[in-house]
Amino acid sequence: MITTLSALAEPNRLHIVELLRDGPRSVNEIVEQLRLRQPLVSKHLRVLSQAGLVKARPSAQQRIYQLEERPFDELDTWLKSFRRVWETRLDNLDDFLQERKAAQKPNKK
Amino acid sequence: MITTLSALAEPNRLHIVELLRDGPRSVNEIVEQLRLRQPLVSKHLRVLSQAGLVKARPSAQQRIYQLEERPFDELDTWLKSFRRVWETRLDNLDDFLQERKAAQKPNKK
DNA sequence: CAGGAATATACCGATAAGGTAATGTAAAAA
DNA sequence: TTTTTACATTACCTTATCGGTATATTCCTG
Repeated sequence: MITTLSALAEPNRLHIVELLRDGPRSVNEIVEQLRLRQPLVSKHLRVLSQAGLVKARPSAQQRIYQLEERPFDELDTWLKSFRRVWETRLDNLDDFLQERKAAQKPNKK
Repeated sequence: MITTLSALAEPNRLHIVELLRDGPRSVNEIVEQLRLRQPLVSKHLRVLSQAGLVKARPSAQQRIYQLEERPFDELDTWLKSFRRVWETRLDNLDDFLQERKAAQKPNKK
């Protein structure tokens, strides 16, 4: 999860991922569309690759990168684990429904 | 989005968030459960706070932190934008269904 | 095989981020 | 009012990471 998150938590990498959302792209296409230097793109692609977010398919001397579903599914699953938090919450109500052990002394102020 | 992602992309902060998933906690409770030094926890909480992921409610001299729903919803929405990628994908099939302009020369291998 | 195109890797400098210790601050308790 | 509790902030050090330039590698093409 950390691997996935930190791979995405970088502006250029996030842009790459969002670009690949529209379909596979060669390194050069990414370079051109994002206006970045090629070595930088390759570097970011390596991080994304190692995080399992993208996969490269060689085609002649170019490499076509595309997204991998797995990590996105995992992120989605992780996110879902928070659903119950909001559902359980009585929101504004619990502002005074604080049954928390808080000050661990019955002083309610 | 970047703000949310980079706030989460740090082990200790992710742990804090996951701890808060089980309910609001005071700084001290977080310190004890995660076995971290207090200033460090405060620092991370500040990052999470500024990212809008958590909110503190003062209660006497302690501060009870709890999760905020917004950024999680946004992340969820962002994730959903990738659904069509997997759905559209003919997976293994498109391994040869590559109508990509690839080498932009009709040479196929 | 020489040349060029597409991509990857190595190395470097600068900046940012995490961790720690020390100190500041506000509110309760004595 | 002094002390203590709970937390925040600051200063400092260390390490990681990003971006850049130069170079290597791979594969096609003539």
